Amino acid sequence: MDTETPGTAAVSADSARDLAELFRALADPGRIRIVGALADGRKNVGELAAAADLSESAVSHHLRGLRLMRLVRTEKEGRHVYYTMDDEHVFEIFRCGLDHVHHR
Amino acid sequence: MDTETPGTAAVSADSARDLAELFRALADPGRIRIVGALADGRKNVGELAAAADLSESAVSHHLRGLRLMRLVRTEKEGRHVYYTMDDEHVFEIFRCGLDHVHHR
DNA sequence: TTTACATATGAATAACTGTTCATATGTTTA
DNA sequence: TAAACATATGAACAGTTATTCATATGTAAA
Repeated sequence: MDTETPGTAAVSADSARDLAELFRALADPGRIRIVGALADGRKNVGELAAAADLSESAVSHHLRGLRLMRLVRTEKEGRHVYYTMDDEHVFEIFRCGLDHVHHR
Repeated sequence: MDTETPGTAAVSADSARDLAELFRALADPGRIRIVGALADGRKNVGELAAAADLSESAVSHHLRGLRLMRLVRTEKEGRHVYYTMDDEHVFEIFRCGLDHVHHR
């Protein structure tokens, strides 16, 4: 037995890494506003840039990260790319946090 | 009217900042393990260092941040300092995330 | 009252993150 | 076809973060 479980159930190193990564995905004001905008339905990069008050390049970089984590999904339409939230549970954590920030 | 609300309810810049800060508090594997250990009841710095597999100094630095955000509370006892979670809602968000990481 | 212990903290540093800028690709419009 | 548009991406840079190390403070034990 290793040093990982000192008595009662602790968070394993692996779970801790995964969970931290998940929270990190939401740990930026720009990404919060992007996800908040997507709460309202699918949006393209330009619309998200306007909603988050960021350059389209910055938004595109953020979306790349969210895409790699499979938190969002894309639909190409002509020269636009529409983004949609693709992880209901993360979306729920987001709403949960938003509640917290609003009610106090 | 400013550029902040493009149609439906968006996340304000202020809420986005606060919410990102909240998620950032949990966006580190060490802090995740610290909070996970505190789920089990109050712990002193040495116990938390063992649980999180970090130096006591590193843990102390993390605890300072959590303290400043009023996410944890302290009780001095002799030469030990015991830490307790002090924000039930953040704790709930933590558990919510942990569920997500475990069930899949 | 020394000595060891538990915790806190500042400084230094290495790694990471978010933004901008330049540029590339593919699509529509003129 | 040429020009404008929408998006993506790599490089560079500035700012932030997590850790370690040295050190300080206060408490308990010898």
